[in-house]
Amino acid sequence: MGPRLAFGACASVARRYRGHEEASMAEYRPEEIEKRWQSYWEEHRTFRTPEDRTRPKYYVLDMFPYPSGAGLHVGHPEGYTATDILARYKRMRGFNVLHPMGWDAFGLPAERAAMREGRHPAELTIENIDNFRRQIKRLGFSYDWDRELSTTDPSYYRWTQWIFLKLMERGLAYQAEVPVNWCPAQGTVLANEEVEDGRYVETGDPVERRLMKQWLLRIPAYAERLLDDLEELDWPESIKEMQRNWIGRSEGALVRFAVEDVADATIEVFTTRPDTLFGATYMVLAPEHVLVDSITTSAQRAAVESYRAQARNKSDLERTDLAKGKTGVDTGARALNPVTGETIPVWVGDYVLATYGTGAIMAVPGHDERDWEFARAYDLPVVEVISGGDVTEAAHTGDGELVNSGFLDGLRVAEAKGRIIDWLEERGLGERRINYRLRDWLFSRQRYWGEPFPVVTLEDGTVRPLPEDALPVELPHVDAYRPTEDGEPPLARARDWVRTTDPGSGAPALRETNTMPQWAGSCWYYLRFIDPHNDELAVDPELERYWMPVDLYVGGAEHAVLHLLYARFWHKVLYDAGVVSTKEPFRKLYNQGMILAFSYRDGNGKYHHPDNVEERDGEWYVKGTEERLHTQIEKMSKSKLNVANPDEVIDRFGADALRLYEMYMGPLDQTKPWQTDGVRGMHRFLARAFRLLAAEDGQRAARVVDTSAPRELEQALHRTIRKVTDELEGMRFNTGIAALIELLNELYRVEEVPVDLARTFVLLLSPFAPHLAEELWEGLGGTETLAYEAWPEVNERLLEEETIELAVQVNGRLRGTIVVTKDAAKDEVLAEARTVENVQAHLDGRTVVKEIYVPGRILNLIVK
RNA sequence: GCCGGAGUGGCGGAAUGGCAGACGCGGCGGAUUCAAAAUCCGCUGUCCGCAAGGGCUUGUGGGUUCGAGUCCCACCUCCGGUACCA
Repeated sequence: MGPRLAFGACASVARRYRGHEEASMAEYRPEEIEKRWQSYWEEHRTFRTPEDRTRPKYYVLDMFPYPSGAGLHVGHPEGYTATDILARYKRMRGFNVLHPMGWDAFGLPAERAAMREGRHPAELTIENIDNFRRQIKRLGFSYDWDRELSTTDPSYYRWTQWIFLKLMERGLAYQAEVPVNWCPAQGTVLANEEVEDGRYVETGDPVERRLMKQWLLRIPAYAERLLDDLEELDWPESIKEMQRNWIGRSEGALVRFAVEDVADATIEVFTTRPDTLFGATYMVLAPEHVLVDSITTSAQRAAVESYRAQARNKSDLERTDLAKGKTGVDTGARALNPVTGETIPVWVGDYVLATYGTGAIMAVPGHDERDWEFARAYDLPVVEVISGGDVTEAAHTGDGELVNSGFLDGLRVAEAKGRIIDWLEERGLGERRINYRLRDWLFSRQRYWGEPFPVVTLEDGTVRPLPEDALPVELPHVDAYRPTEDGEPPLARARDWVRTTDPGSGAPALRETNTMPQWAGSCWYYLRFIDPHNDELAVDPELERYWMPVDLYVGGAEHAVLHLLYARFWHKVLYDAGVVSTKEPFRKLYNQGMILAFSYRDGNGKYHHPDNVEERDGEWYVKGTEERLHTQIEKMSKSKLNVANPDEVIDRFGADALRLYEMYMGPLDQTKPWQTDGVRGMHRFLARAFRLLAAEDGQRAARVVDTSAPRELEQALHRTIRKVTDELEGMRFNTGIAALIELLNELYRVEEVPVDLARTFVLLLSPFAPHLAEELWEGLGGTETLAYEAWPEVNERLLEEETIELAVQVNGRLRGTIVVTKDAAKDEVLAEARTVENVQAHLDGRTVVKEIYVPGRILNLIVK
């Protein structure tokens, strides 16, 4: 909030210049300007990444998009604009900037479209990429298009396969029979996200669990490092926290319970509360637990079997969703509590997850809410072992003194934990254990449109990795993208491709018909951008050492866990393998907020297009009718008729206006609603800048003259340089733009715009609205692109000498303002303040008991 | 339930503990125009007042401070994530 300066603004000046403008009124035509400069940049290869490595580097990366058939929506350019602004700013600051774009193009939508249309997914993918590229280029982003890559390109996925071999070499990839979501109606396997309530979300077809041989990656082997290394990252705390929760480290103990009358049967449980072992009055196994069969008594077998069958047919979601009541069946088996020596019943219950811990628990109903609920339902005994609650009323999960616990009695929970673990370890009944929620990563998909696995299986079942020189294993052509009739993945249709020989021994072998998940390609693309055309290596080590890590990575928060965790995992494996030099790939992460939009719905729930509604007295109506509408802010979607399309916005207002609006809407990381009128405002600002500085003939406006700026104007300029620079560094683009608008408003108030000042303004504007800036720069005498011009420097001395309006308060209430220098002495300020009539009035007849003066901030006089 | 984040004009939003509402949108008035659009100038939180000026105002209630949108405590609402994790 600087002082408002008046540079002799008056109507007569405005009138005089209006006359002049009419004579050579320059009209802002973004479509011409933008086309022209986009061609210029392309022809001159303006944004090619520099080869030299003597300057500091800045690697700024967008999460590359999946090129969907729907094309770009206005959410995409939000993050892309932010990174582009920074890329342009950093170039002007003398950095070598790496700013690439590519395509995460494997994936299900293209495959499904291929099935529907009977075309090859590659063909559809190329079309979609072409469309995305066209749309992205229209926004004038300064990507180095020589480095464009697609995960679907064999020259790219060759190295994805190569990294898989590294994972195998290091024992991190293995095959196992695991349950998958099989949809018989679709004849395909579905991802977990596609299944809800046991049905395929798109068609409602039932989904069942099926055991299939899958590839898995041992990501938990890196759990500790993935957790610890989060500390050093400049990431949003919320994302770090989500990753911590996902990894789910918990400390506790593994405890072994012998089963009565069943030789060799030992039930292992993981517990974070070994201190409550004396209160373990029963046990529960997950329905899938391997011991269920062998320990169930014949009397209970039928009941247990039917319970297990029921559980099997429920999806994970259904099982966990039914939080209302817990169910289970007694197996009839009895286990021995290792510390009390008492026999306790062993139940089966689906509130115990097969996939967490050991798939079995010791139940301590007195001190665990879930166990308490189960015990209550089946009338199982509850024993209090921690005092401080009433276990007949509810589980007491807090701290307290141990009771009914033999040698632990009198201890607090923390001490008791240590003591009991020591006791268990001495007797070989258990041990200290750190458990992770993070599970092995299911890494295969029964799909066509993904990376083939670089392995073959010999007749005896041994799986052999292919040698490096056999890469890439390219996707074969198949006659259809459906699974085979007997449920094999689509690749099984390529019989001749599947039947091959082991390159090592020449023995007959079969290729893998699963493909990798979509996450694979995005796990390392940031490395390939560094050296995208290298045929010998995934990435040249010298280049890698120069460019890594990524200095800034911008994308949506929806990738908070999976993509970002998987990529970190691969990166650490590559680090161990000596392929990369940094422990972490992304130094700074930033999540752009979601862009929502207003939608309009009538009483029947039918949506109306924003072009077809109008506001009257604060209420919304269908245009020209009395039909009242309900408006709300929602995610953009076709069905809600509230999608903003970047192509249309650019057609109407230009790319620079769209870029500006995307940034001006609010803080980058916030969720915010789209309002097309806001784009109009930005267009207006750009047109004003154009009219002020440019003439119709492509030269500068007559009002721009070779003169030096008056002091106050010079100060206003440097204030703006300071502000815009600070806001860019802090990624506060909205307020940076506001500062530019303010400066332009000041310039409209003066008769003459000094040409040097105009040039500086254009440089400040250029990262935000590069097309217009280039056009103006040329008109102001520039002979080539301004992309590598030096960023304006602040003249600090000029700012220090600025005078400001200082607020004068009496008893904390504003009574006037005085104009003083920033660091004016107290005496001077006090004297000046007393001359203000309104201040005087409030001091009159009272005594000043305290004078609070904060230079440059405030003067507060306390009176009695 | 738990973990994040946010509540400020008609709307989007701005404010290192120091003039709340920058900037933009919208609205109102004026200039220009045959007219409209566009453009330019001005006004625009709210209440009282002819005015000068004053009161009130950042989800609610308390507190700290000369001074609180900002810090502390309690609560309410909304958004995002996550959930039988033993």
